Amino acid sequence: MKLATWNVNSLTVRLPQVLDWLAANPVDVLALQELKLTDDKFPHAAFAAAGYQSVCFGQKTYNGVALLSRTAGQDVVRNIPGFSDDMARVISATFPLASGAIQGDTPPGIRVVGAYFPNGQEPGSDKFEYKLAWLQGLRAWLRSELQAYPNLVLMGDYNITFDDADVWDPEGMRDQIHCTDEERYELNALIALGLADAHRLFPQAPKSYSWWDYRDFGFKRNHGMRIDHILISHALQPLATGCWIDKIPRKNERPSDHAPVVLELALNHS
DNA sequence: ATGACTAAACCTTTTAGA
Repeated sequence: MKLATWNVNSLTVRLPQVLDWLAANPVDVLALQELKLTDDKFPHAAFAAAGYQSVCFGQKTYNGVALLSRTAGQDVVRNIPGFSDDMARVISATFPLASGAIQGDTPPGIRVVGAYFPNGQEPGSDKFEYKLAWLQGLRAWLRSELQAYPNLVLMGDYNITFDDADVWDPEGMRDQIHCTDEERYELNALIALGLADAHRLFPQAPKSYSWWDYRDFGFKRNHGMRIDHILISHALQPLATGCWIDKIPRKNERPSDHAPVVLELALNHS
């Protein structure tokens, strides 16, 4: 079973690239962020023709998330229960597994949470305060979600780096957005709930990033940051067999500024 | 140089992203 996440920076612009990527990478579940379109404009038919069901949570101009999947997601939830938010940032669903795929799993299936974390713009700004409040809301909800769904994957654009290894210019980015102690505290608090950063469970090339600035030849110079993450619950950790960043789509004409991140699990999708 | 590039909308200029 493979799951992936990709911030596409406008699904309207990137739809052909998403379809091309799925054809070459037929993952079981793909979480998308920054759709930048309303639900009535979501291309369900184009994905269905490619063999994918889709659930979306969009809004005009900004944000917007979706889950594409081979089989229908169950118990779809939009945004963070218990945290009032007028931005479309989170969509969750359960994907069933073949019976007995995980010893004693109750309920059977994997809970997938796809999320577009707030950017925060600048430390100290109102948007930064909103980011911290959102992170606390996410954490409070995830604590109970993990109890209800021991097999859980939280993936998306976190807009936070774990540490200097995730940043091309750690000195230049010190205490800047995506790299502040406050943001990293919240990211580690998610880990402390019982999650692991799938990327670091496996050997990775140094200077592995998931986002590169469009400006100043950021991708060509590998001036990037690792801000797109896949966190997996402890129950899933023994089943993880690989996690990688696919830089190929970043080489496309008119690419998203983010690359997809893929997780492979030794599981059969039902 | 509060810049560079990309996208959307209040669209020839502003806002936001990261």
